[in-house]
Amino acid sequence: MFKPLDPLLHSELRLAVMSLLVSAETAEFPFIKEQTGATAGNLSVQLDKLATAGYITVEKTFKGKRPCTLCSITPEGLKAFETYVETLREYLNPSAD
Amino acid sequence: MFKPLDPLLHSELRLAVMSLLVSAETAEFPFIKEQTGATAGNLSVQLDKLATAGYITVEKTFKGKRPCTLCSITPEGLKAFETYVETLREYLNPSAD
DNA sequence: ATTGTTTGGTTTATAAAATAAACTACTTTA
DNA sequence: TAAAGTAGTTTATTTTATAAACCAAACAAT
Repeated sequence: MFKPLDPLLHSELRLAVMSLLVSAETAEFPFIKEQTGATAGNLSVQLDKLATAGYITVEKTFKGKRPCTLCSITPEGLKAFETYVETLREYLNPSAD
Repeated sequence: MFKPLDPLLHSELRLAVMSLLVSAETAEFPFIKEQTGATAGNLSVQLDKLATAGYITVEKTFKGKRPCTLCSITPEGLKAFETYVETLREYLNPSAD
């Protein structure tokens, strides 16, 4: 009855990251950190997991002399996000099943 | 920007349980077990957590000679569920914020 | 009547995940 | 050049989820 929820997306911080990236094209590490309220360490770990899964790409560039980490969602990531949302709706909307 | 998600509800199994109870008045342990596909041990633990939080009541009765564990959602549980759903929508629907 | 099997769970142990604390490296400012 | 800020990573700790092992009563068969 209840389809399993993608465990990679069923995490507050990773879901927030994906949510940002869905509507942002690309986003810098500090921006994501600020928007989500996450600590740098936690964010670093969770971005790694999303990148390892192929849901996002993490590109290390420079902005002048300073390092700049750019994140963006991949097509697979977008698909996974949409699937997750669809699956979750069955949990959230118990009347309509 | 992202409001925190109630950690008690942001769990696949506990959310499924709450989803069932929202539309069920009461439900027996074996029914919940079957509907969610959970193991008895896991379900027992998660029901305890929901009960300790006051989100559900767990009543131990008998059905003839056999024990029968009845669960139902409390008003606070229903409110928490609704709040969770509202909060989550902001993560799921990035365009409309 | 005692032996095995099913039902209905709980308790405990293990695996996985989230999170924070500590650390690295480089840059800018005083 | 010393201190402080930026941009992160690595590692350690805590929490959580999950499964495995267990318990007790009831029923079923021998």
